Amino acid sequence: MADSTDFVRQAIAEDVAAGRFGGRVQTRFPPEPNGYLHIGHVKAICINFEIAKEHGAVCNLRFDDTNPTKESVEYANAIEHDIRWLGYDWPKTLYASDYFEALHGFAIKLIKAGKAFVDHSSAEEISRLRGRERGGEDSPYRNRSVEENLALFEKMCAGELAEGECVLRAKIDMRHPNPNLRDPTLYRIMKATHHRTGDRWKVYPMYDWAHGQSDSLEGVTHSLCSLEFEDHRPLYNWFCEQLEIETPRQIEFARLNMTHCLMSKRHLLRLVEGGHVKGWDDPRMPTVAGLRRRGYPAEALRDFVKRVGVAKYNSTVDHRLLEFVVREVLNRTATRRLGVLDPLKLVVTNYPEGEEESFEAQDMPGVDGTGTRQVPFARELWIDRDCFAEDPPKGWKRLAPGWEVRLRYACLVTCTDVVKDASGKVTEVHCTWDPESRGGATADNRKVKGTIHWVSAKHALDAEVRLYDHLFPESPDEGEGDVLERLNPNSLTVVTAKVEPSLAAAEAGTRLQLERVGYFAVDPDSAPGKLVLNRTVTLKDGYKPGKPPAPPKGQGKQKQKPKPKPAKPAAPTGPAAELAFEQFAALDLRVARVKTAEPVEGADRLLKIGLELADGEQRTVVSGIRAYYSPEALVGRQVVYLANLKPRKLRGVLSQGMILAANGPEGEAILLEPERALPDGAKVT
RNA sequence: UGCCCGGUGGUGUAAUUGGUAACACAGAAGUUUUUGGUACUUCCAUUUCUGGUUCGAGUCCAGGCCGGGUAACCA
Repeated sequence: MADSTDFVRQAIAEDVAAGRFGGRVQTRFPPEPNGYLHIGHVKAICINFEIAKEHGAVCNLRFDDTNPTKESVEYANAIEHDIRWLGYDWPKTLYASDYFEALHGFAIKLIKAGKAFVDHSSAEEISRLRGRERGGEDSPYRNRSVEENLALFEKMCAGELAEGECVLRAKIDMRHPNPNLRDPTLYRIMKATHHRTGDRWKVYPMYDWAHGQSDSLEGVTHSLCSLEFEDHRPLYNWFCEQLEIETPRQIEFARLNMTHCLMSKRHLLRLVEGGHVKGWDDPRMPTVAGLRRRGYPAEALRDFVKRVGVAKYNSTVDHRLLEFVVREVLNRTATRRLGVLDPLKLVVTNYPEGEEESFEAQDMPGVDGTGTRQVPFARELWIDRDCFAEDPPKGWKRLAPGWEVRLRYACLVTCTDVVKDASGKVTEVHCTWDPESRGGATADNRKVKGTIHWVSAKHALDAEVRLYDHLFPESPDEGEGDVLERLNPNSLTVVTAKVEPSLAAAEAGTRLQLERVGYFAVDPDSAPGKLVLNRTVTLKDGYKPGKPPAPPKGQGKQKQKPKPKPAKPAAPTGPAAELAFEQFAALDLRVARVKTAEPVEGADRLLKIGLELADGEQRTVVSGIRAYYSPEALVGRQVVYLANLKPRKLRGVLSQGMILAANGPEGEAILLEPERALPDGAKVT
């Protein structure tokens, strides 16, 4: 998997190999500072920064700040912070507004070349004249003289004309099949204060007019963007060509979609403004700020993007892939602690009242050289309510009346009694402990039903724990009406948990695992004496309550198998498969003798087989029959060998042709053998 | 509707550019385990359809079907 790359990387590698752009590579991430970054942006960020890194090249952050009415420094600062948090850095923050002067010069150049004009048509009129499916019509102002256009444009720039009075347009082709080339607008009059250039400009460039030239001016070689800009590429190229500046190569890829997620700025804004979440950094939000607060490590986000890949197909990634990468990072980085979310009192009846001791617990069990801590133990403990069952189902591996379980890191306890309230709800579980089992193991090494987590009632800390669920169903866009009607009303549950005292001084941002429960991050709302945890993600749960523990195997719906495969040739699905009889003549089939056979490293289905055809030369063939034939059973045997195949590499081994085999009734491969006794090297017909 | 772009398992990406459909996630089964976690093993695909070219097609050609983008004085 390491040796295949996506189409963007391939295209760039080809350009480098061809010496295009002088063999240079430079990318950029060009957000508009009008909102917060979300997981979809993370994809674009990683692609641009990682590709640059792979080529030892620069990737700049450049703000596409061409519309002062929508943009602000607050957004810009948040964006910079998020990208740095993701682990990327860049030499200098750039702005499209840095190029306003240059763009102005470019416009004059275009006007002088007769390729731009000032249009006094209204927005509606321009839209109408642009036409729909068929081509449009020329604007009545299209044939103004260069001098008049120049004068008018200077008036626009000087603020002498009113907003909306006119625009500067390129003069391309109103009948062009691509509507983007039907005299696109370059500048509109906007008397707004820009967050960087102040009141210097009364006109602001449109995206198309600013983007390509900005790329070109700062030396970008590959302008990577999302699919919806595909139709803009001809315009991007046209501008650079007309202005006689280097034309960077724009390559488009699909943006990220994820199940249970709404990614558009508009919807995210509605969630915030409608009070459906607590803010842009609400841990349920797919924003970088939200994911960070939730406890998702930056490393996991980067890995996620790597695993998602880059393509042009409009896909939707399963949210569970994100959870997987988060768990993977957290599993090896988050220290373990004990805590219960739904406390149920457990009394160790044979433990002396008022006494206490402590047990050593590992911070990273299974990892040598990591720390330990002491966890206090006493007569009264808290366990999680779902670790006890009065009437345990089959396969239950936790506590139940009469059962013995291990308290993690502590000892073995046996349930002797249950206390209930008037409604029948269990309020206390009584156990006895085995003092010989201190540390969790006994001399007789007896097996117990399972291991559960606990915390000493007297020593436990209260913690506010926020449990999160998806904001939306799997496919929020499917269904009638407003998507907000599909908001999950239970996306946030707050509980008061009991956690071990070592968490008292945990700092905001700390990530930990509550053993057997999940991964958590200390929320910035925490204060001394007030611990607030966000559940980042649950542990993968192998326990399926609904499932019978020992499913009657064999039949059932899972294997709608016994569909007999047609006995078509297996291993070489190519040439020998279903050939007309006479076509056999074209195949160079030979009898060959196996001289050597050995497994191919790193491929558990492949064998590397050395063949001899009596011509003194040895041929090597790689065949996927390892599951059915041992190397020993093959050596010395005659096989049918297809000699006139183009050699190809399999797992790093050059395979010269293939050995013929057929599918057996179970789908296994059966090697074909010459029917009659033939000498090695003989042609099979 | 015009133009543009796509279509490989439940999901996402591969396939040395025409030569065993691979990797990961999810799901299922099992082994190990002081976390029902981790680790490990196994299973899970008529490559959208129909024709064509070819010894050989996921890959090339033609047509169909389906999906997405776009038609701003937004980016």
